[in-house]
Amino acid sequence: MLTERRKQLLQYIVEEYVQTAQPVGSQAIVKKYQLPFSSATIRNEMGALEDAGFIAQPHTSAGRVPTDAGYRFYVETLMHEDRLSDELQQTIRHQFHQAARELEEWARLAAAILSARLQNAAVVTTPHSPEPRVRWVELVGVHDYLALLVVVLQEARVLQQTLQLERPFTQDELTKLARQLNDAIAGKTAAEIREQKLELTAAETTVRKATADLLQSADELAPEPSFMEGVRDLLRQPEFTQGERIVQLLEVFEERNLARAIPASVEGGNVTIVIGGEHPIDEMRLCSVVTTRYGGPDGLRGMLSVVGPTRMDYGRNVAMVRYMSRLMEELLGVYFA
Amino acid sequence: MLTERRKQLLQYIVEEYVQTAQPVGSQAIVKKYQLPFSSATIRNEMGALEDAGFIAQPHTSAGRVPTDAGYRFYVETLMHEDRLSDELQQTIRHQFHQAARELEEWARLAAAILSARLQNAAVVTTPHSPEPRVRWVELVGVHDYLALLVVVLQEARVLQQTLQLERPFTQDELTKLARQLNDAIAGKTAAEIREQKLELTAAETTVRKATADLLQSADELAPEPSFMEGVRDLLRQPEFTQGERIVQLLEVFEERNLARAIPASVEGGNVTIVIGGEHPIDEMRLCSVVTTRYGGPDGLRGMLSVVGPTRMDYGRNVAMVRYMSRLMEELLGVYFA
DNA sequence: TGTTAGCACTCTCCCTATGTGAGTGCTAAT
DNA sequence: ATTAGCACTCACATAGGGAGAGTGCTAACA
Repeated sequence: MLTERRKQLLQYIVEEYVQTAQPVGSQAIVKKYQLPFSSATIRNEMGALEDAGFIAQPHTSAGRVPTDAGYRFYVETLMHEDRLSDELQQTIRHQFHQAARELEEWARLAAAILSARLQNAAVVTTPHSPEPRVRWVELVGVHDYLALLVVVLQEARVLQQTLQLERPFTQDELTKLARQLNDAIAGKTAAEIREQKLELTAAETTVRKATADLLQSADELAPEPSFMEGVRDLLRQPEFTQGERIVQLLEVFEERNLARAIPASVEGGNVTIVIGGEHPIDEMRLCSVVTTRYGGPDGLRGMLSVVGPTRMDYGRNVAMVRYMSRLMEELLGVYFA
Repeated sequence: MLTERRKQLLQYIVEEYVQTAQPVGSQAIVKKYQLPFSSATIRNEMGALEDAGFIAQPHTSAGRVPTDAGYRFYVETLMHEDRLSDELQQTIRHQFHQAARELEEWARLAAAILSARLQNAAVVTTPHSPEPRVRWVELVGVHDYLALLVVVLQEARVLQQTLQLERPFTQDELTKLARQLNDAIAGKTAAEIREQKLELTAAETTVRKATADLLQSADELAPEPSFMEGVRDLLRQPEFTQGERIVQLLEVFEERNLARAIPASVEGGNVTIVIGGEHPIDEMRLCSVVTTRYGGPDGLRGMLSVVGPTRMDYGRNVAMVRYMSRLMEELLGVYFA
């Protein structure tokens, strides 16, 4: 266990390094924080912290830099979460009230605000259910042998897929077909639709199967809309300016591999932090991710996430992410009144 | 007008520089292409090309590099467009036939193929009409005061918007409302809907207006789905490795400012090339864009575009873009049979 | 025992020479 | 018109030499 003084020192080092992006030396600490010890004492203490694995030197005769373990200890025990000023809260609320009353719009706005305020990349997904239920089905003919299957989910999300028909259908036939189907599968999940044993025509069966497939693959093939903002802010950080690193990182973002980089199971209200090497993906070695889920009625869940260098202002990021998630939940409550 | 030899020389310089990314010197040219002249002669000729503004030296005592004007002259008169091997054509066709029969899927695939084959960034939009017509309207209740307006366009595209209601509506009422509206506005454009002078209830008017707005804003607020691939390939090019440049360029891509970077008016079948400083945006100074539009029935138009450094293989890119656009048109013809 | 002053040591960073090589422009001869 | 020859320029790589920041260690001190 660390002595009180060493904890204090670690906190100083983390916060100083977060601010300056420069390795921090013993003298600098003493001067800046007016410590009643000499730099030599601090050096001894630093040595202990280094032995404990919380800080490291980029090279001999350089100051100390927090390790991933150091950041981890910091966020677990040392960090104090910021409090958002009332003005800021008001400003953000205002931005949402000015936006269109759309789930996607809100998610996009949330990503934009997070990224702009924190100078880091942000990813936000619209809320969606793990087991979506059909609200409404419609069939619209494109031409004789091709129809568009439109499925509205209860969560106010619209899926679409084109459907190859076995014989020409008129729009009237399609509408009738959709109406019948609607009666049968409204309110059901993919699994429930599959289980149904009904007497159906060939066409009905085809559409029913397509609907179930579409429902199931909704989250795999065409993932919920997600909005990513401020990747450039992230790449502007000094730790990435070195040529190849920036491209590697971009690869993660472009492939939307972020899913793999963001922890899947975060429980309501909690904010999860993954730091540098803790990521399963090597490309994220230099990044930390702050994530939380937000929820609405009917098991609707969305995600808010901030991606920055490990040298990020954790207190600020956590506070902001937490506030935005509360706000989104609130808005969602109003939306689905 | 340039002499035949100077043209030849310019061609060599462009092609050599495209390959090596190094300024090309007089000796190198003579050796590589076994010219029956000495390097001194070439130097004289290079001097002439430089005076004409087609090539430049990064600094005295370096080889020559093509200027934007040099590339322009090259693509106008010197370039010979590649021919895609039959195998390659087959492979690509095969990839499309394996993909789902969806417009969006095709666009995504086209972007992926372009970017992978050309090692440059690619942007592809799904085909859409400049004046979309309503095919089908549906209203689905989310809760008492909120409904989802779903508009299917004739081009098999689905738009959605939530609608604030003035009083609670049952789903039956909404369905009836949608049916009436359908009869009135099916097949119409935004302008045509606005012109209609009908006797309508308040609710009908609200929905009609919302539909018209949605139709009109479809291309402004929520632009047609577009797929961007391979930004990382672009950023890997040696000309962008220098720190700040990469971020600047990324800014263009992230803001989707590409619209401004890509020429609006390209006529069918033609391939347009915009080179470096010809772009209206300064951040694109080091990039060239090869664009073509492809079209389907009913005035449907989509776009295919490749973005690379000015030092790109124009012959290859043009050939590839042209082939893909022909292929997309062909597929579209089948789709809308 | 914890703290501190002092000191030698280590490295990075920046500046300056200095040489090398690729490439040029010019001139005079062919 | 072409070319050999030559002086010149400039980026780049290499090495040397402070300067400065920071360290670890030792010995003295409260």
